[in-house]
Amino acid sequence: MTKHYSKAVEMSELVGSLGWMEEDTLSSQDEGPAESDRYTIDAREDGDAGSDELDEGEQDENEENGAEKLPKRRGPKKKKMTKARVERFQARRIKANARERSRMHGLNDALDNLRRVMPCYSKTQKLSKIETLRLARNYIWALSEVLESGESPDGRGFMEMLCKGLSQPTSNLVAGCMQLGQQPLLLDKREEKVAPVCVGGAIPGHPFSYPSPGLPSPPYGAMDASHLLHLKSHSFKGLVEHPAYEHTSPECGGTPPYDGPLTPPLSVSGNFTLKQEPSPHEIDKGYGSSAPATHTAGFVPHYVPSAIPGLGGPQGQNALFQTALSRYELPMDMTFDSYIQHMVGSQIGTVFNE
DNA sequence: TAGGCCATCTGGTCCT
DNA sequence: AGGACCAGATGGCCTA
Repeated sequence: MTKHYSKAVEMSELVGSLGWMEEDTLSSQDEGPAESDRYTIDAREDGDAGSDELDEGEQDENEENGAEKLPKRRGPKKKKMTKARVERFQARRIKANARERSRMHGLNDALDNLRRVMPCYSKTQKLSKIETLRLARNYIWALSEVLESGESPDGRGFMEMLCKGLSQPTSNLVAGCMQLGQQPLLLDKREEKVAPVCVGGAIPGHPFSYPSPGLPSPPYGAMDASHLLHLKSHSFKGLVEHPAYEHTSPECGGTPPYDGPLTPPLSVSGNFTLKQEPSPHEIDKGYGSSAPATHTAGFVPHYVPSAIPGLGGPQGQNALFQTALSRYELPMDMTFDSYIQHMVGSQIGTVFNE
């Protein structure tokens, strides 16, 4: 149960106990909908068709205060809110609130599922609702373009399509995923035979791609083509059903079946952070080290370094980072931030900083 | 502290 | 009548 939820229930009960539908308590409420709104329900419930001359709040006040200076209202007298009617209304309202809550939870779950199949997904760096929808739109658009052209996408162009209309932080996040998410499974030598759709992974010929098979992924940030696998049975068949996309290929770095959290946390500023332990809240929701319950067939989540045998934990991540520095002949004392800046910062910045 | 994002409550409308 | 859906209002949390 969320904090919000419990608080809401508490508030709901509080409002109920206040009995704000009672006429003599209406003017004392200083929160919630405008009083006129509250009376709208009242009037409808009472079938009070002749109550439009005055604001009903005023009417009640007038009646109660015996305001004889104002003309008496015409039309049928408003029905008294009996205790039974108040309770009926409250019960109905509480039920409706619960339904609405669960409806919104369902909507959020669906949105979460959508986040999981986006090109970049992070539990700790969740895209906002609007950004998720925008990215989804762009993603569909970009994939459609790939399908129509039948050519392997240009990395930068693809990224630009993905980031169209996104906020700067989200663009940075996507760019980070695209550039740092090199997966060994995409580096199989066989990729030379068929141009793969390297969405988020190595883009052949792309200047920022990680070129050599067997090179471990950069320590943090993962984005693979697994999110394309669910298209296998559809029009993407020819492109995606390439052996290079076998996600458990041992010769591709021995990436094991998914057994951990999804894409590691990425900071919106492009400075990648260390993987963190799942929060108690996340554990509660099944976000721990095991595969989430919402795992659906056909969708293979992103791998993280910790999922690679022998390379789990901060030490393994550090080892990967050291390997990357060595591979690119960079100073071994280079900080991770500098590394990111070196690899993507300046180039990506020129693309997205307008 | 302002602004963004979010969850919730609420009343209105439409549909079954 | 009751449920689903929607949009406005509100307040909390977080971050720049």
